[in-house]
Amino acid sequence: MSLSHIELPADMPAPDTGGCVATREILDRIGDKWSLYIVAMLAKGPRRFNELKRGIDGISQRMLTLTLRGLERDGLITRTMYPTIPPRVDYELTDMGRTLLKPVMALVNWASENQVAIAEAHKRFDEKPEADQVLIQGVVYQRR
Amino acid sequence: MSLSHIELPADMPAPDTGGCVATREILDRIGDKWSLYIVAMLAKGPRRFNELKRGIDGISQRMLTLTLRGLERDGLITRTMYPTIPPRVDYELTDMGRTLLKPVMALVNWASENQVAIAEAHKRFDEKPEADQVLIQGVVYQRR
DNA sequence: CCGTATCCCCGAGGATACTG
DNA sequence: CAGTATCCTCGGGGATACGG
Repeated sequence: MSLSHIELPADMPAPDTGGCVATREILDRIGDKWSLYIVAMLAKGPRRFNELKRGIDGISQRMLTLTLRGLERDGLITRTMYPTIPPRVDYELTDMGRTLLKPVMALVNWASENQVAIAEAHKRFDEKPEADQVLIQGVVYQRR
Repeated sequence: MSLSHIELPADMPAPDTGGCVATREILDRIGDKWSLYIVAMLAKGPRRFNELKRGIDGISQRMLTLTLRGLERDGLITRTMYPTIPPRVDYELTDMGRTLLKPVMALVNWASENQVAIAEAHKRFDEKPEADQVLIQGVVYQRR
């Protein structure tokens, strides 16, 4: 199974090569708990370590470090040390990191546009399991 | 911190409302281990349970069921039972499920286009920790 | 054929303490 | 200030067995 085999509306360009593994990797990155919050903050410009820590509610020092390393390893952000006292480290999106914002924003916008519909779907699914049945040729079949 | 506060290239529409929680939810969905593979298969049309199981390498019966329930709960797919013997169940993308394909494909395409650059970034990061230094006013500082 | 039910393992990630 | 190091918890997800 390959994600690059997705085909649909015809107006949708198929990925040229086997972007399957690559897609898995980038989804593991932006799908993780913190990366997107960091990217979102850095979208406004360079930020220092503790700036990010204060700006991202609930993140631990450990996870901030680890996530920043991951993003740096992927080439999405740069890390710049200023050997002052006290030390100062700036993180900044790379050009590639900035290009990622566009597809990410498409997803954010989709989520925003569909959140009501999704919430309603949840309600239907959770509140009415008795509605979980099919009517075939006049006969009701309940889902087990 | 809110994902909906991402601002950038100016040509990028900001999400109208607080799509932050919604984004978290949809990322948890498509970022999970199997949802995207299922969606990719269903993009080609309705599929039966064991069709999906055979088509998605490595998925367990348990995870296929759980992931399908999650997608159904989100209103992204429908489940249709045919009470024949043996039983038959079809899964199919909803209209909303199909609209999700567009932003997802944008991400897949981004991953495809940038996979080489990312692999190179990994190489640089992994092979040359000694390159992990800054040059400031002619002086080299090694990252500790 | 299409699932549930159980058991179990492993790793993501939190809490806390320490360091240059 | 900007990190490591260590310990520990919790739940995602695999393997297996059973059921309508």
